[in-house]
Amino acid sequence: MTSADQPDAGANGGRFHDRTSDRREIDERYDAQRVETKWAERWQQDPALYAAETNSTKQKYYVLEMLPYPSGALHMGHVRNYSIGDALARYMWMNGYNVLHPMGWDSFGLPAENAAISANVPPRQWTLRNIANMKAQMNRLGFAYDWSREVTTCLPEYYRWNQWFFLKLWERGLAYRKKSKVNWCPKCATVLANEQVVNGCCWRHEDTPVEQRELEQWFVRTTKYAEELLRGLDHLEGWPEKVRTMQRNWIGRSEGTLVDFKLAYADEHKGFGPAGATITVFTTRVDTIFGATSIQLAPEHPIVNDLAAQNTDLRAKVDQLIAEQRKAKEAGDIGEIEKHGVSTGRYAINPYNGERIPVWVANYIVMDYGTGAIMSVPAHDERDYDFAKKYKLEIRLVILPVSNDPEETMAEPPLPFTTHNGVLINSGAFNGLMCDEAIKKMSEYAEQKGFGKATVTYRLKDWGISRQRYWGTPIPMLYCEKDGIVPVPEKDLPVILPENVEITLTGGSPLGRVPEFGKARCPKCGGPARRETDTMDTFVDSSWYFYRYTDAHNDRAPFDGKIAQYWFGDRGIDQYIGGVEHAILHLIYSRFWTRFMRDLGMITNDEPAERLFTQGMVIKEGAKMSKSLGNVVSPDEMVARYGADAARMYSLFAAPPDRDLDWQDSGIEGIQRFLGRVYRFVVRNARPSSAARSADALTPEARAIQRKMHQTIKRVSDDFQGRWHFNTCISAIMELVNVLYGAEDAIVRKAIPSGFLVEVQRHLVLLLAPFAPYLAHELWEMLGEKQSLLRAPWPKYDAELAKEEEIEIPVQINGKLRSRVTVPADADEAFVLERALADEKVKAAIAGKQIVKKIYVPGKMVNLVVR
RNA sequence: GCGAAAGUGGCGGAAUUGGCAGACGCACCAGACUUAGGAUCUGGCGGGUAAAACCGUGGGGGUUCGAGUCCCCCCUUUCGCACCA
Repeated sequence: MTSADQPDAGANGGRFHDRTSDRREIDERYDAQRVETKWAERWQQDPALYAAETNSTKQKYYVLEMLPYPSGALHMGHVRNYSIGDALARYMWMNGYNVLHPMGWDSFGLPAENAAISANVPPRQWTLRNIANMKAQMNRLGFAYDWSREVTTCLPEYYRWNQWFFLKLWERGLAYRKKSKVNWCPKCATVLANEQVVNGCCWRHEDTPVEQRELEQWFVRTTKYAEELLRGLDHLEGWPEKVRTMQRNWIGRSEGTLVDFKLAYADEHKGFGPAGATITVFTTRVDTIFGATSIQLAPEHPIVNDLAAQNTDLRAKVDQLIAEQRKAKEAGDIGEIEKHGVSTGRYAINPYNGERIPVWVANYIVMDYGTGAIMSVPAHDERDYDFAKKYKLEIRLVILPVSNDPEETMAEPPLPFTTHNGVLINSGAFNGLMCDEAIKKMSEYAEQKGFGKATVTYRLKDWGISRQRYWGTPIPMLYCEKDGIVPVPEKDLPVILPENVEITLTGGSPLGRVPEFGKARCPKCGGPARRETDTMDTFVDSSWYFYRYTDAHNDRAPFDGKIAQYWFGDRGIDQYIGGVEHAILHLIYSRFWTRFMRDLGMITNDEPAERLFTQGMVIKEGAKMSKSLGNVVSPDEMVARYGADAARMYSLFAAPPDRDLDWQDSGIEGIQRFLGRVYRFVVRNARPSSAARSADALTPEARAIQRKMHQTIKRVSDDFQGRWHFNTCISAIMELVNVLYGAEDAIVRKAIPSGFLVEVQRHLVLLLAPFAPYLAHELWEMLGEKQSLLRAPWPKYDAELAKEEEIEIPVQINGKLRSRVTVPADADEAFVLERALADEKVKAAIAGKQIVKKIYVPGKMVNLVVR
């Protein structure tokens, strides 16, 4: 049971029994609540405690955890995320760095509006209340944030700079307005970016299929940086490979060729409408174009619309295909629907050979990739092959495989034959070329003749940022009847989000129902203008917030470039930590934004963060924590029952931080016990008066502790530098404590010099400080230390002192463990082998056999091979 | 379908470069604490055996004096992408 539930154990300061034995027992019990609230109060009274230094000569270290959405309360995922960052920040402080460790609130977004609808609380009030609550939770958990730099994105002091950036985007042609098909979530009652659509559903409503709507929207030209965003990934060695791969796939670069096919008989049939008579296809395999036996169009292709305009039967069939695609997309299994299509009855001309091939519409062609039109080469593409089989279209072989075996070279391959390792046939002037060479030559040929060119396409699309919602940054644009789209002048920023707005999920943007907001004057002509009533996607807010931390109160610019330069340098945030769920969304937008700001001359780094760490999820009984499953572990409850240190430390101990963590209450009890053990040891052995810390003539018992201590320092330090397996370095500290308990007899008989005992305890506390700051501070004080633990130097590892004097060498016979011999640590091979051969068990095992080979791995093992 | 990660005791996990498999913790068992224990301390704890032998890192092969670790094939789970032309 926790001390919190035992009023007798702490409320009276632990002194209430007369009997000495009992009193000692009670005094040694660690009352986490008492100690933690005491220190939390002290820390609160010193706002400068965790402040980053300005004009520091120290080396900078910027450690950042992704800022939370103020949903109302922290969850265990937050605790884990921030415990990692906090341990790192504290470690870097102790290593003498000028650490920037800020926190803020990603506080625009839909949940605030939902709360307004369901609970009738204004979004601003709801949000600020949640922030206050979560900030209190963070303080109770003891996270070392520099609150003087707190960023709250829903306040005008921040979002005015979103608007400022938007104007800069507009000036540079990186923001534009266009009407297009957009993703619409009916539950959010707003448009979503492509990145916010998951399996055809809304990222916030996983079972709500996204609809397509034709709307006029603001877009940010992220595609301008597509190539750079892709190439930059190659240099992000400090990012998880998984994230880099996901971004590569998302950007989806594909090299190929555009080829124009003209509709045959276009004039006679008057068969072309607004979309023209040219079908441009995109192909990565132009080398197979002599094998193209049909053109396949996406059902939503503009030319299909034209053709269907005169053909009601075709129109009906095409609508059918569109409906199928939509259904499959909503079901999330586009790859699974059966391929089928419908002939348009028209033909197009292959510009390479003048051949007329039929034009079809097929349900496996999507409009939003490439040009929405392909040439179908059944012999050399799996999908085209299936399709051609089904509709009995011609299958024409134009590539023969090449092999090292000359006999095989000219054999007909099984179809479809899709590799590049081949040579062209039936391809006119290009016969005999190898595929890759042919792709190059044939692209050049198309360009010469003016019917095509080599090109690169991307899956990445421009970022649609308009949201038909209230609780977001107003887009600073005006519509004037005379001057058209006019930006709000910089001097008029911010465009303030009005309060007291009626919020509903129907009828378009809530701001559209606020007449005094919508009415404006055109800055050009002074005439009446209408204000944009959509707001920005909240991912705009989080795309640059970490720059604002460096200069959070600047009211003349988003931040001062010189200050940002100090913290970002050329490589960005030193360590960024967050969940992998942002691998695409936030992390691609902020990479874009960083390049945009670089090109504005505000910063010099290309990437926002040099190193990225993605921590695993916190789950319970193998399932994601959720209210519906009733398996949510509340941080407040954990803090109340076990203390903040225990909750934090357990979240680091239970699994390596990059893996999912299965939360077990019994596990955190183990950590609570451990912290109690540490406390008890120091309470029993702290002798603040024993100032002598020189390691004078240590007894063997003391020497053993010293060895273990230095080994522990190494293990903990190495993990901070390298792989961040805090679970193992916490284990190492536990081992050290176990060794100390094992030495209690020696301590009692004074076999451990008291000066050394103090030194050990100091080191133990220092090692614990990044993981359990409350306990560490309490013990630090108990040891009589005056210097702040926060800036106390991290213990130095001494390889000499860590060295074992004797080591145990396993002896294997034919690879099986048979015995062990103890030898001096510096023993040479001959000595170790001699000892091994003299060992009784070894002798018995090799009796009557011949030793064929003796293997000695220095310091590790002996293996004797016998026959 | 493509790509990535993972699979080790009853459980979470350790073994960083091919070198004693199971560190540390949980759970469990036993003992101590002149009473109690949801406190604490000590010890035990992969299977197997009286003790050994022996068997054990998803399965099957291989390389090696030696494989959880390297290679080949297969199975399972999780995640990401997916008619990408």
